[in-house]
Formats: sequence, C-alpha cells, structure tokens
Amino acid sequence: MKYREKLRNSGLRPTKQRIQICEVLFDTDKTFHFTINELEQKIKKKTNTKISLATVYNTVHAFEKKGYLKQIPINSNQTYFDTNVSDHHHFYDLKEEKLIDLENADVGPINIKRKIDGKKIKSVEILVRLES
Amino acid sequence: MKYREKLRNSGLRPTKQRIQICEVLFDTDKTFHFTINELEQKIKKKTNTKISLATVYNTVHAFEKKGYLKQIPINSNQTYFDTNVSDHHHFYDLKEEKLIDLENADVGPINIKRKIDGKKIKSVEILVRLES
DNA sequence: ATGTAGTTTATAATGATTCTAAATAAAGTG
DNA sequence: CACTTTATTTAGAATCATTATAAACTACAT
Repeated sequence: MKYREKLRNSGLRPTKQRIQICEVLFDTDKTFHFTINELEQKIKKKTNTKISLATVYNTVHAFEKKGYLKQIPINSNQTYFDTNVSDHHHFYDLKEEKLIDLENADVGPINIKRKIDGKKIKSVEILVRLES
Repeated sequence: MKYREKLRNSGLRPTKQRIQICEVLFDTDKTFHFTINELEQKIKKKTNTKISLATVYNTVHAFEKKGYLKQIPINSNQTYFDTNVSDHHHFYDLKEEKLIDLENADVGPINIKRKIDGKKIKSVEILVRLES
C-alpha cells in the first residue's frame, strides 16, 4: 500500500486510521478544502467505520506538520484545511461560505519588499473576499 | 464630544459604554491590532470601569459592521481586529504571535486576474507568516 | 514473545463566542 | 416634563470547536 511507505518515511506509524484518512484525503485527482467536521463525515461515508474525533484532530495536525496539509487563514469559527499544499491563494465567497482556489498565475508575482530582522518568510497567502 | 456625533450618524445610540470604547480604540495616532480580551484589559486600565464582556463583543461587532474596525484573517483561536481600516496587509510573527502592519507600498500592486461571475471583490488581504 | 514507545479512544476540560432574559437608558411623543 | 417605545447593557448560562487526559491498544525492535 502506497500510504504505508509515505507515512513510515515521515516518521509516522502507518496505523489503520491514518491510512484510511490518507485514502479520504489523497485518493482523488482534485484537491479540496475541508473542516474537521466535514472530514469526519467523509470518513464515515467512505470507510463505514468510525474514527474517533480526537484521532481525526491528531492526524490532521500531524499531516499539517509534515506538510501534507495546509491551514487556510480565514476568519471562521472552524479551521479550514487544504489538501493542495502548493503555493496558491483563495477566493472566499462570503455568501456561500465557500473557498475557491486561485492559481498562482491568476495573481501574478508578489514581492514583499519589507524585511524584518531575524525573521524568514514562511508563507505568503492572499485571501480575496467576494460579495455578490 | 466628537464620538457622540460619529455614533449617532451611524445609527448607533451614543451610550456611555460605546463612547468609552471609542476612546480606547480611536484616541490615538497609531492604529493597532487587538483581540477582544486585550481590548477588555485596555478598557479596564484606561477607564477604571468594567464594561461587560458581552457589551465589548456587541460593540466591536457593531463597529466592524459600520466599517470602523476590520477583522484580520488569521488562524488563531482568538479573533484579531484592526483599528486600521485602510487597505493594507500583515506580517504574522508565528513565534511572538504578533501582527505587524505592511504598508501597501511594501507589497506592490496586486492584480487578481481571475473573475467569478456575479461576484465582486470586496477585499484583498495578504498574510505573510514569519518564522525565526 | 516481550517490552516500549507511539497511537487511539471516550470522555472531560477549556476557552472563545453567542444567547437569554431581565434591568436600564436613550429617544420620541404628547 | 411624564410616559411610552425601543435599543442597549448585563450577568450568567449555553454552545461549540478544540485540546487534554489517562487507560487500552498496537506497531515495531530486540
């Protein structure tokens, strides 16, 4: 199984739960955005097994730390994650409360001219809020 | 008092609490970022009176709706607000958990090339995460 | 097989935010 | 001014996402 390797190589034990979560997250061409609750629903539907909510949180955070998931900075009561970890930005449709990917080509290069001593830029994220 | 007018003109009754909160937020040259809890502390210090937490929430949301405050999109367990409502961006220092203003000139023009039918761009915000 | 270190789990705890309903205060009316 | 109406404040309760806890379980090395 492909995910066993991937997990082991990241120093994460390939448990049944982690492999199932991998399948839900990564067995698809399209990347997608999700909240923890949405992910829990997907897992239930796809695998017909119940993974503890705590495990879902743990796993998502572990995957984020390893760079397999990204948090999307947005003001919402729930945290949004993205399976698309490439450098890219987002539209946020305020009415639908839906995120839409913006490819880097849709935005053009961004040049942050100011530097802060002793600090490195880790990420640059644009959120474009949309209204109707 | 200047804030009485401002409030009345926005359709908000100029109550003692709202005026005090205005003083804490706007009686300063520098704009600043805050969470609700930080604001509550500031109010206590500056006015020596206690305003109910619920009122602080209500007022901040009312002011946001009127455009006197902006929410800053960031992943944190607390919501950050900004008294600087002009178009600008932010550094977020991950270690210090501190926001730093980025002037528009520090970033250069941003051109969102993609359009979504029937939607207008309401805001474009960049978050630059900093690590040490 | 056996030990150990990492994981999972149900449940409890935390903490920011929102809700509720009663008390209070501002504005409007005669 | 009285008096009514309507908005606002308030303490405390409720909600809800997330994190902590600690016991049971499991992958893996020896």
